[in-house]
Amino acid sequence: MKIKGTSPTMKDVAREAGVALGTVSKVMNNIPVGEEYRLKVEAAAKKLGYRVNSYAKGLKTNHTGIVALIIPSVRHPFFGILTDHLCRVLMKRGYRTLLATTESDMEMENKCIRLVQQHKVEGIIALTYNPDIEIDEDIPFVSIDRFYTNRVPCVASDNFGGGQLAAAKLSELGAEKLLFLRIGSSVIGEPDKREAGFKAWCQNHKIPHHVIHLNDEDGFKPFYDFLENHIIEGKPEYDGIFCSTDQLAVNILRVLEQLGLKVPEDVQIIGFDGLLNYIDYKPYCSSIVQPVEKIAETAVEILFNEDRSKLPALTCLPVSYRPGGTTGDRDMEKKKNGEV
Amino acid sequence: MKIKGTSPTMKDVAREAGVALGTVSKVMNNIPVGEEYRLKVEAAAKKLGYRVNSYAKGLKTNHTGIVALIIPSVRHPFFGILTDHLCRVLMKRGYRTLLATTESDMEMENKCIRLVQQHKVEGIIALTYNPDIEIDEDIPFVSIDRFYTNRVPCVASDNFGGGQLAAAKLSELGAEKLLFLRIGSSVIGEPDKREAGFKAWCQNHKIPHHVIHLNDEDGFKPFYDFLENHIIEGKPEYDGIFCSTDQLAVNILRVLEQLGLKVPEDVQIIGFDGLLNYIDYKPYCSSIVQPVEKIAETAVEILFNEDRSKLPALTCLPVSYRPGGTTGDRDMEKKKNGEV
DNA sequence: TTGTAAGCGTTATCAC
DNA sequence: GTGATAACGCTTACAA
Repeated sequence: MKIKGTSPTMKDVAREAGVALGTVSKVMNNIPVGEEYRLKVEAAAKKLGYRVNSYAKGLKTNHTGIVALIIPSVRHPFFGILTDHLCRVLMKRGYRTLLATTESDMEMENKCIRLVQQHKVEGIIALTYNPDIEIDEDIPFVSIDRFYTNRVPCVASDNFGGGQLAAAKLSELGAEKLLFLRIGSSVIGEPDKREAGFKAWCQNHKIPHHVIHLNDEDGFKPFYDFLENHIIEGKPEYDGIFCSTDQLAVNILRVLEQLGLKVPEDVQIIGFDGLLNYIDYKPYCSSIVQPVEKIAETAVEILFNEDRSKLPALTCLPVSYRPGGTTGDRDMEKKKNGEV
Repeated sequence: MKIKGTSPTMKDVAREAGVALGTVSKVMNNIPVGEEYRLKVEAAAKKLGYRVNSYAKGLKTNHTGIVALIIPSVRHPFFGILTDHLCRVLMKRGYRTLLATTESDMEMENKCIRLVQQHKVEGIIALTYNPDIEIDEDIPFVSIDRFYTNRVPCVASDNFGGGQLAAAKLSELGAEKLLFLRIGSSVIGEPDKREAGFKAWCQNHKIPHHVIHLNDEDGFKPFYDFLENHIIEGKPEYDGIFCSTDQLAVNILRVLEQLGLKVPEDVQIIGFDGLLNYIDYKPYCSSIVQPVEKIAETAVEILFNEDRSKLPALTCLPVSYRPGGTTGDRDMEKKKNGEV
């Protein structure tokens, strides 16, 4: 498939306007030029439907106006929202977004990076889980949620702080023994620190706590068994649960139901992400909210930072707590959501 | 911000390999060349970390390998999933996706179209609600969900058929008086036909029915009032509701709760879209399912169709019905979802 | 088969 | 201020 080569060029415009090629170029780039010339050129350009060929321009200037975004998918709401913000922020700065979805496949991730580099993008923002990613040193690169090396700036939520905050909140709301839960294959990125923050807070405050790593095969069984074995007089021994994601939290909610336990009366739960249900824009559960928009803005800002020699290796953005019905602070929640 | 001009060119590779420039070009494009030359060139290219500059290439060939996607956002799950599929299908065909989000702002839509055309994309796939969109005749264009003219091929779900299917299902499941509900500003795209299909089926089958158009200001009040005035002996007169989207359906569910009505015992509800909750991959409600993946595949196929003179102006893809707990067919639903 | 050279549409450097 | 002209990196006849 070829684009019909009929689009007018600067030469055409110059001929039409009866001026020199260079003059047209100047008009197009807002470089001062005699008023009468400018008008002639503008008229000719409009008449011919002229548009600058950004490939020719890019060839000359090495300025393409495109930034690549490499991300597992845009299906998952977190990625979708992040992509949305990034695309908007980039557009505002005069950049277009070249989107590449990888499904977290490492081979795909490297392939995409290679491809977009061919397209002479002016920067790459990537959310990958690839430990040995092939980065070209002389193209600006910002990683999200994944710290590689000091040479590649990384932007992430304050996952450690979020873990601490979750533990603190659960404790503040009356939970006495805390549980941390995560599921899935070993997380190698920043999100790992959620657990670390949680543990640290519990240890510092001498709060009894326990950690369970679920895996995809066994599912929630280990959790179910653990909780069942720790029920005293119909009440669960562990009455505050911090889940590494909202998704896990909501699934845990179902398990607790099966165990005949009430949330938040018997057990309080806090998740992580803070996404809202797209139907009614209500939280899925009480959660540590990631500042998605701020992440997007910061990533772009760092990408375009003038002085790339002195960039922060890791930028952690503050998270916040939002009640969402799975903790004891229901009034606060209703007030915040402005419910009837 | 400029890309460091250090990347090696074909000239560098040619010098390194001790061959002529043209030979390098041939190797890069898999044009037969003496084996020893090929090896020399490949070695030199690898050594220098050479990558073809697709801007120079594009300037020559007018083949950029980029397709633009213009879409309101990727935040909404329907758009996110659609974008995901499109990006994947395009990648499989060797194309990259230039993403532009418009928030359905008409000015933005036209601006984006202008911008991506500058980038010499080889095709545009757009989901817009802009009645007077500025399309360049000589760049392939496919519209999703919005029919413009016979010159612009449009891909959409069979919205009319979906409307019929919803009415038929509700009737089949025992509903005797049907209601159609939609909300928001006048829909100008294909989705309009959901209502038309619904009405047509009801008329053909002599089923009593009613239509309510809600608007954003009054919210669900008119619906609430209508239903309240049509309750006979504690049971709603209208016992089958077709909502133009799942989102509306779920919100209506809440309203019915307030009215003390049971779903699906007192009222059955069918929505439209068929999205799954990202948390547990379960349907939000019984729904007419849009074939999102098929839409993506078809759009790309049409975009790259060899003979663009004989393209279908409108391609309607078949929808299907899926129970989701808001209709009387619960057994079927459980079986389908493979629940415990 | 390999090498050479013209030119794709722009920008930028100069004389004018 | 304006207008030739030489790159930019690559493809592609065409000549060797």
